[in-house]
Amino acid sequence: MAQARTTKDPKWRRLPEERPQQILAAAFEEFGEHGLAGARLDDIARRAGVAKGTIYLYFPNKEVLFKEMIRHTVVARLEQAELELDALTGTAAEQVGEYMRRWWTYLETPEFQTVYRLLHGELHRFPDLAQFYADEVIVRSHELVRALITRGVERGEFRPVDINVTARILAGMLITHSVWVCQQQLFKQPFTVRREYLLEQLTDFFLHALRPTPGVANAAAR
Amino acid sequence: MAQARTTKDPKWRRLPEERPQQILAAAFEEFGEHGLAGARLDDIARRAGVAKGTIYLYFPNKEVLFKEMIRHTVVARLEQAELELDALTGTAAEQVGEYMRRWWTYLETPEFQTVYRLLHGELHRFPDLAQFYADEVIVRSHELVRALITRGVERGEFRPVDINVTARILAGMLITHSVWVCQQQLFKQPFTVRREYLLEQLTDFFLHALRPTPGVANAAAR
Amino acid sequence: MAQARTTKDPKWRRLPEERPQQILAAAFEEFGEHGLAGARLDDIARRAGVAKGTIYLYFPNKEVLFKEMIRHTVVARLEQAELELDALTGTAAEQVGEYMRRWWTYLETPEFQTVYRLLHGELHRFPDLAQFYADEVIVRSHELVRALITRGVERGEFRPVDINVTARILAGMLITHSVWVCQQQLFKQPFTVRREYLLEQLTDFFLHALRPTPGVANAAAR
Amino acid sequence: MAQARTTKDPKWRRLPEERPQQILAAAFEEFGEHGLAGARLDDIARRAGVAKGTIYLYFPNKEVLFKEMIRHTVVARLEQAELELDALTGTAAEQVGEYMRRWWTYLETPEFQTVYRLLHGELHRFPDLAQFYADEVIVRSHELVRALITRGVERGEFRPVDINVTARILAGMLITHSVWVCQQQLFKQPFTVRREYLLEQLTDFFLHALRPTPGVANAAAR
DNA sequence: GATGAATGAGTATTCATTCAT
DNA sequence: GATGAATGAATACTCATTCAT
Repeated sequence: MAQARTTKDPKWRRLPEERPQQILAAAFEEFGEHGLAGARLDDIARRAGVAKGTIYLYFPNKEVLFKEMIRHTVVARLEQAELELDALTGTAAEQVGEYMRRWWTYLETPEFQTVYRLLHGELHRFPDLAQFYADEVIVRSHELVRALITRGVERGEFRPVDINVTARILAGMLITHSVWVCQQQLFKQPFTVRREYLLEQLTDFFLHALRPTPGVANAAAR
Repeated sequence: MAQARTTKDPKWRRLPEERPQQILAAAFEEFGEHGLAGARLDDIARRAGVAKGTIYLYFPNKEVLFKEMIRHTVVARLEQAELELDALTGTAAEQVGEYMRRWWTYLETPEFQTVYRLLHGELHRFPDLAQFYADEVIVRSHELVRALITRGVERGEFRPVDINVTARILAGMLITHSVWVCQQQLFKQPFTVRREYLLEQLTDFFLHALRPTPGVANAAAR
Repeated sequence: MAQARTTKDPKWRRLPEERPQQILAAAFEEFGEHGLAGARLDDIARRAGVAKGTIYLYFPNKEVLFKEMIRHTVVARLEQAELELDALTGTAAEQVGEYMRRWWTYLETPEFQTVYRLLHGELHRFPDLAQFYADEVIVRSHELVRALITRGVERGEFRPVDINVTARILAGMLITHSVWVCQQQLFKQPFTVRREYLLEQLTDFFLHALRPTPGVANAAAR
Repeated sequence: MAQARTTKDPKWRRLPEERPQQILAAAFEEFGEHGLAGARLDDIARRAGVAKGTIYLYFPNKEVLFKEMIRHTVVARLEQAELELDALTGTAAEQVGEYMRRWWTYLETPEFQTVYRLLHGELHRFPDLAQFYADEVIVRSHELVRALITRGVERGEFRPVDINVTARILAGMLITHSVWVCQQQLFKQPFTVRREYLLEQLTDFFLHALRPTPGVANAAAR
């Protein structure tokens, strides 16, 4: 994540641009563990291996550090994720299956889980963060899903549905269940399910819901 | 929690048992607005119309007050909710539709929305709260949904599915989308949907996914 | 300590004059255990078996309660002690021995030990208490000792000494060592001595110090 | 406690190690005046000329500050005291006289008076402090006195006595009377004595008690 | 740039005291 | 008299933020 660059100066110097990265990484861990209010800058500094004051050279205060950490984490992941999502092939159903598998992999990462938890906990106090998240994460992936479903409907593979709502449903399904799976230590007992099995079932469920209704001509989706 | 004590005196006196209620209500508001760490006992006391010290007559500390507030809110709602859910009639599909409509109504309340947000924000720090929530809310409603789907499958209305997974899907769908609808001020733009329309679409989606597969004999589920 | 008196009223009533006694006794225990600042009126009330407010019917505030408790404890003991000290017989040395034995017995009581500790801890904040203690305890016992030693000197049993200083020495010796013996759990190791043996040694030491100097005529003490 | 750290920089900077000293000195004053519970950290900070939070950079809480203050005061004094006590010459009686004079000087200091008061007031709540005091102060000085008396008995200057008890008596005598002299403003009236005169009398009394009994051969003490 | 000692506003918690019943 | 619920001033302790070095 922190990229080493060679300087002309023969004397080795800690590269300035490493600092923010270290701090953001430490902030991710501490905020993730203790929340916005509960995390202490002292701990973040110690974890980042810098002095407390150094944080203030890069971030004006704790709140901004929090927001930047969210942004940074989200953006880093998104860049990686989009690269992986470009070339989907096969039938619409196969593409949906592949899409779900890939997003599921992302959703399972601690990065996503933590960001999701923090975001929903603090969101209503930071409308700008919410907007950022909506724009960068939700809209983007929404677009992708819309395209996928639209193609399936056009090809007659899927019954005509409300694209927007269906995209929401798909996203919601993936997010909710990945969160639940990752919290298995919390939601125990009758809910323990293997992740692979659950994903398979979710895919099956989703595709079943999109099966064309027998005997109904497939008109273009609204 | 607040135990009604018999007063020998017929004259009215400020009932001790209304204090905890006032405090819990105020705590709900303040914790809901500022989170566990962000809420100030001063504000809770002021909002409850009592002195700061009074809180400590009923709750040993902030953390316990938080937990009790969650419990109280959840329990109060559950009692009300279960009464409303008893007599469902009609086809399995109609029962599912009715069930979804009723839970949706509950899920839209500020009580649920706030509890859900707080719970997911602080859960990993309070395993006992998580367990309580799992036992009281999740298991209970899970049972109800299981019964509903099982009946539908037995009657041949629904295709055979994994009951546990399907119950999870239904719960997840309702919760996620009700949360998203309630955060419309946050997740704006392409996602604004009328709640009634969304619920109708969700129900439709869910029932479609359960349609028997044409030409496949309906064996008993799992 | 609390004396039951029969009332003409056939209905039994908790005698009002019991209250202060109960409270003072409870105060003794709590102050003794936690000090003036550390003791809580809540605990004193609970131990006395009365409500918190009841204390304020008899004592205007915590500080006064503390002082009254000291006074009460000291006075109660003094009355008892003086009765026991009246008729001493035998040689001056025998009388001194007997006197020391009796005071030693008093000094060993928890009442004295506690009062002494509290008194020295808080004394410089309560000059009036100090004065009370000086007048009631120190002066009184000082007089007694003075009389004892004076008689011994007059009879030629003791060498002429400064009566005041010698009385101080006797009192100091008894007090210090009884306190130390009672704190054996604190000052351990090379200092553990059986109380009887120590008292015997102290008496021996004191009487040795008063032996007439050989070949010196015994003039009247200053 | 405060560890001297080497500063590479020759320029003067506010030495970190003077902070604890300032705080301990202020703590001594405030605790001495108001006791452990009564002293306020605010006042200690103000008196030390530092901010409230600074105290917590060096001491984790009030109780530890109290204990450290006692330790620091005692240790500082002991180091000074032991230097002064090394070379005693002359007869055993002269040595005892000199020893008493020197300890008396120490016992009169506010440092000792305050520590003694606090210690006896709070001791039963801090067994570790009691042990520290017993080890560092009592055992040390006890050893010295034992040596003094043993020598006197061996030389035949003193009658054979129980060394341990006699050492206790000497220590007790000095402590008690020095405390009483220093509280003359409290124990007034018949007890006002000049300190020099009292010390002289105490010495005389002690040496008289150790005079060999006429006609009794001086066997070795226990 | 980097440090970390110092700051002091902010907050949870306690507890002596009051007073309606 | 007696109660004990309610009060709110007082105080230990925390931690984001600053700034001299």
